[in-house]
Amino acid sequence: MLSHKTKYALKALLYLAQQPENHISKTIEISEGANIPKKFLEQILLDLKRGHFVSSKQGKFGGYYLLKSKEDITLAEIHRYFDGAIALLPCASINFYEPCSDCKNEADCLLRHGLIAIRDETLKAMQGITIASLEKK
Amino acid sequence: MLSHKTKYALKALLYLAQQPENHISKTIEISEGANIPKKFLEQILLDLKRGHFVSSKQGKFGGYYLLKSKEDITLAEIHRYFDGAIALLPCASINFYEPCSDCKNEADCLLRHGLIAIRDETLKAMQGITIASLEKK
DNA sequence: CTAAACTCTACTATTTTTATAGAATTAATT
DNA sequence: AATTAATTCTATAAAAATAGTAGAGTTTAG
Repeated sequence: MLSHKTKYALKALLYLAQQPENHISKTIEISEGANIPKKFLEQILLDLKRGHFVSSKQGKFGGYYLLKSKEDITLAEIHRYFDGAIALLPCASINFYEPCSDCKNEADCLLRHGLIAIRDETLKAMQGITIASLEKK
Repeated sequence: MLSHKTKYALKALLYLAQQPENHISKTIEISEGANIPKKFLEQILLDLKRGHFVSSKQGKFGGYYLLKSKEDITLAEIHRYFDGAIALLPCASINFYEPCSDCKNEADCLLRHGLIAIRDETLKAMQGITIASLEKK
């Protein structure tokens, strides 16, 4: 499951994607437009900025806008950025690999291969979902 | 990601599946064989029993054994039983549906359709993984 | 200089997860 | 009937993650 944070991040990105070209959105507008708690959203937007998904203008009349194009922001990326691994166990993860502490011998682990297969399918599906593709439904 | 509980459940089921026909396994054997904390495993085996995945014999020389055949226990089922929804949000879930509290109008939610597509693919993949299929890798 | 916005650090409350403890019950054997 | 070895049940607790909130600081336009 997605955390609220990831859900809110996706909703915020969608909101920004739907604004006119060169438009700058204030946090309060995104908060009200997408129904996200304002103070929580502030943190999330800063995170999105650190991840180079959005950029901001400070000071009066400042706000946020998409940095990456909406065609290039995938669900897979956002999930990894906020919630981490897409695989069901760290030992089956590409970007967040860690061996299981209870695994006697990873090469003999019967679970791992199945989970890698799931990961491959899920990842492919999640890479196919972009902010732009979500808009078109 | 899977919780430790779900991972341990899968490992315990795999352990049971690998025993000879009509064999009964004590908790301590499963615990040591699959490297799962014994007291935690007790709870998990009771859960698996309540879910009719395994059955048990009480008293001396008692223990656990598979109730469902290993071909009929899927990753999807075990995930749902222990960790709940396979979908990334409750609003996209079949078995654990709940509306999002922050969703103004579910029909207009741009996220939901994408997440349903992911769910369909993930579910199909997870239904294809059984305890028996895991054994054969 | 002031207003309005983002930025940053810290904190807190709640929930979930990951177990552990110990008593009760059941069943086979002696 | 007593003993032993196993499951079963209830309660508890420590740790981690989640979901926020508070408030001061910084930046910029006018």
